[in-house]
Amino acid sequence: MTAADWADAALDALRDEGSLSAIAIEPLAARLGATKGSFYWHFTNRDALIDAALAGWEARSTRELREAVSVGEREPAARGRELLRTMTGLAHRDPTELALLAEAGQPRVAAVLERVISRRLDALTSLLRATLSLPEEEARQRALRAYCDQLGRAQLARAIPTVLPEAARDEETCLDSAWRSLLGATAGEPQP
Amino acid sequence: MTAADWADAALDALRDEGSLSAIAIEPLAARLGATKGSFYWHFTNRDALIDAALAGWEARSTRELREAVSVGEREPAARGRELLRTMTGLAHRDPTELALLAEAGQPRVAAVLERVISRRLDALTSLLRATLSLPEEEARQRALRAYCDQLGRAQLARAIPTVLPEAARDEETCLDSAWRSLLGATAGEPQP
DNA sequence: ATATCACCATACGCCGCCGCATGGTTTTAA
DNA sequence: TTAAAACCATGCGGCGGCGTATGGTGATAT
Repeated sequence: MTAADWADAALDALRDEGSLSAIAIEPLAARLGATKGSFYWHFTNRDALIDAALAGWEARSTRELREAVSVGEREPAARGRELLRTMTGLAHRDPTELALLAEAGQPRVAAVLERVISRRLDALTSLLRATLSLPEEEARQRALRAYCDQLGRAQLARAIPTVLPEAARDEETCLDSAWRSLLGATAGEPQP
Repeated sequence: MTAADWADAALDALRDEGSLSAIAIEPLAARLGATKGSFYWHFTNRDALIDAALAGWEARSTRELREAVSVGEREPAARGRELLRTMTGLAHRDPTELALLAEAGQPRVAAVLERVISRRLDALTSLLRATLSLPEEEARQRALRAYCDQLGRAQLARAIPTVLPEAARDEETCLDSAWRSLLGATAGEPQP
């Protein structure tokens, strides 16, 4: 039983329950088959556990972004889609991110999200500049729009799936649409 | 001291604290200068209060949407912008909506949001059909995209304002941009 | 004038969680 | 082999919140 185990369990609870209040020592101890005595050996208090969990999540997100960027893919469009998938697909696949966003009132959470999201937007912006030779500002605007769109979609898809038509719930469809709109298309038919 | 007072206070707490757990009888009683005795006279339990607060919010949102739609404005663009402002500006101005979205794990919350958001998307879709003579599907897609974009923006603006450039934090700028993108523009310069 | 009703105050028991204190057990090291 | 260190179990006190019981007002009706 190590500190990392506790942090992982905390992240699991956050993902499953969708709220920071799910990170509570006694329930976690039960889930882990451990006791509070163990916990308070590895951490000074509950806040320290939350910090550790947040740090773990930030490290994972950062690594995944780095991997997506450094993929040795020739086709720029493929790289773009891969980056977009990593940035936004996380929200679609992994509730943790939405849970954190919901808890962003907490300054610690906000700080982590701020770093992670900034890095993502920077990456997408620079890829757009390189791929489409867009000027900085235009690239940033498009990146931001695409990201916000995907963020809102993920939120709706998770919270109130019924307001989304069938197609809009599929991640690949969303990615297609997002990437096309990044390229400057307006929203039309699928283009092979 | 009436039941509506309690429900309003509950909504205030939800807005200020940003979480359903802020709707707690004892703190509310303190805030109102009342006591739990009063509360349990008007409501059977805490859940009933939450239901009342949600119903109040839904009624308000529905009314505001109806007013925005029935505005006797000749210019269709103005009506569109007004509708958009009502739909999304709420998220910008009033944290309540984002708090609810964050709490949509709760089925009651999800049900309310589902109704409110469906109505908004329907309204925007039909306005787009009427104004731009778009086919149903295309109109729905555009409406959904604009709404998700604004939703994500509102979320970011509230949770992590620093990732947004200055301009993207201004509601009017966002509305301009959203409306233009609804019309089919790609994201370019302001057009008078 | 008194009985009833709407309405509010106070006090209590309960539960879930935090944090600490204390004592036990296993591992490491000399 | 024994002392220290790392690690874990258990129990307690406290806090904040829920729900209830019970008693107290003032108004209204008869």
